[in-house]
Amino acid sequence: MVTIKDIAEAAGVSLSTVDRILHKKGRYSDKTAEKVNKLVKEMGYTPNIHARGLKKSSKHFFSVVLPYREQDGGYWGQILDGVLQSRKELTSLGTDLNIYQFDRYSEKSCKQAFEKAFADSSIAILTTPVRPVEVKPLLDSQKKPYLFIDSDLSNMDNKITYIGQDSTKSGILSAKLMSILIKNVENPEILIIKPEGKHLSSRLEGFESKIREIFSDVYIKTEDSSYFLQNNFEQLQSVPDGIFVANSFVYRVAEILKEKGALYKNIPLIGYDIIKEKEHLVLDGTINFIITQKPIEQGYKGIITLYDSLILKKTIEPKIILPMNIITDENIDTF
Amino acid sequence: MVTIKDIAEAAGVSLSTVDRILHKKGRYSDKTAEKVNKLVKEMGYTPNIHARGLKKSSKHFFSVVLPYREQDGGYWGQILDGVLQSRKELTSLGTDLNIYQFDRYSEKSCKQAFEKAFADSSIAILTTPVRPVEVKPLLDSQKKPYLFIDSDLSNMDNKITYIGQDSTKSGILSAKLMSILIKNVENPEILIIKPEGKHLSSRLEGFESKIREIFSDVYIKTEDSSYFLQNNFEQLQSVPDGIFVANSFVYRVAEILKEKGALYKNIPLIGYDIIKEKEHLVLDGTINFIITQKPIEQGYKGIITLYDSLILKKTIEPKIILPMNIITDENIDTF
DNA sequence: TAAAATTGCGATAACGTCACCGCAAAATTT
DNA sequence: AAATTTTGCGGTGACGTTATCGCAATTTTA
Repeated sequence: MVTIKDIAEAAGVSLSTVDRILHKKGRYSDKTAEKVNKLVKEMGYTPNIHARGLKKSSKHFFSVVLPYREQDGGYWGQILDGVLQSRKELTSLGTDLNIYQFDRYSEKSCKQAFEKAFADSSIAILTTPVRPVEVKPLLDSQKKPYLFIDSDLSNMDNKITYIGQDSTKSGILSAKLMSILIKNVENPEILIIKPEGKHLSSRLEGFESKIREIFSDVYIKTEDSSYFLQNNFEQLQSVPDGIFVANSFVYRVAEILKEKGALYKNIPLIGYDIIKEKEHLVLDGTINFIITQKPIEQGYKGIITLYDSLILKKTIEPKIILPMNIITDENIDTF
Repeated sequence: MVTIKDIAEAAGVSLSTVDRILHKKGRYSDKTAEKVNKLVKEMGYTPNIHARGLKKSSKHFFSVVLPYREQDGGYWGQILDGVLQSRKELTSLGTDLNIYQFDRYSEKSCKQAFEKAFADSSIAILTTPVRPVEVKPLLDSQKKPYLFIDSDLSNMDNKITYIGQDSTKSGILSAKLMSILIKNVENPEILIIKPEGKHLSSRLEGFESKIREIFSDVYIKTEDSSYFLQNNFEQLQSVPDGIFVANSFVYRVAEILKEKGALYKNIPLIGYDIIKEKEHLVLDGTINFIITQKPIEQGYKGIITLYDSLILKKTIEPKIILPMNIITDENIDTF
């Protein structure tokens, strides 16, 4: 390990001089700066993160505003697990989190959570625009920087970055997989099941446009998920050739299909997100493909990125796109 | 942050006493120990990793023994990149790496690399049994612990763990995907292209057994990859319904198929590993699916696991199975 | 009962970084 | 030429942990 002291000795100056030059702070001559910088390169000096970490113990806070753990089939719980994992690493770096959760189906609950995050001592917010209609004006009306995970909104001022999937592409990927599953069907009939809210609309758009591109003769029917919860597919005139569900509601759909017997159970079915307790619906082939974006990784990376951006002052890409994982019966256990 | 100092003040003893009790080292009375331990729990003391890291500067070395970067289509280069990434984090923790590379097609080169790793001051080795026949006795004949990545050998004494895929399962996954691609074909004819060496045999076994399970009427033909390099598919009596290549040789196969025109180009083709420069063969659909195990992650995780095991004395799982990623035209750019 | 050994503890000095203070020498202004 | 400002540096101390040393008080042995 080359230290500042080594550099100082080699350059024939004191520790503090080297330090000032390294941080471009305080007073020093261009001549010594040049000499020191050269030695820094030659000797391969890298700052010792421990010594640095030891110095800083100024307390910084980030706020985390997310839906309740169990909503969307535990999806937010997984994101939170990633967040908590990063918290462990950050506490010893003098940074901690304030976590606020809300009911994603309640405007009031959502607003309250954000108000708390705005008011507290945090310097930035990690959140997700599951309720875009309220979240956008709320965030616009204040000045704390924030980072979106899971889904994105464009044209927002203080947004640090977005971490998650490219939603349109993930819809396209689903369409591609669907096309393989129903390859030889003529005039295929595809049922798209739409989740509540608008934040997943680009998944639907991506899916629909790609599937129309591949099958010019496709017939697409779109239904709200709430509709299916009420009447268990009873109203369907015909058995579709494939079903696409834009979120984890796919597991509920799978259960319903299974109940209705083999004719329905074997319909190609594609959806989103892994839910551990319902893995059997993938393993038994009711769900053919699941697309996932590793929620744990999203939560983890989100907080680390906030730290990199605000504390370490690193430059952050305006979008951080995570891999789209294709899950099927034979690889679900490795995720 | 609760520090040792805080505990010491609360307990009315000195820093050193608390330290001795925490480390169960040196002399102290049971009475003070009890008091201190209680306070440690109550006040939630956790050691500051930076202060700790700063103290220790004992140098440890790990050796890394891997094939040359460019072999197997740059696959080992990617693993090495992961290794180098982890090195950055470890140098400031007082640990460094000795890296030895060898020609995976030369027994002599391989042996020499291992001998160097055995002789140096390292405390453990990260390697891969690409040449199992030589590697097994070599490792058995010495006492340094080692960690396998990429592929595994069983019944080895000083093995810390294996990090990589479950090869059999990855073969099964490929078979599953193949079965979707050729769903409606009667008496399908599948061509399996075998890479050199035996270390991928379980991939082949997994594939073959699963494909036979799904298609009882399948006809499977197995050929060595070297054979194809020589005669570009000329000897094939018929056009197969699907081709499975157990490693990155799939890209070469794709190129040959493309040259031979549409009839061959459209044969369902499944293989392994992402090679950036040849991504277009996936994007244009010549290769339908690629299975990958994120080589960068393997290299990174391998070194970190060595550190966890040997320096931090954590207990390590006997096998660390990484996710099997399914890559196709629509998601290759996100990896 | 004095000498020796043991026990319980405190003081101190690193590890590398970095912020603060302050001293000279040089440059600029009176 | 004296007074003032600016410039270039060096010294020092703190962050929390931990290893080493050494000093008293207590206990054991002579």
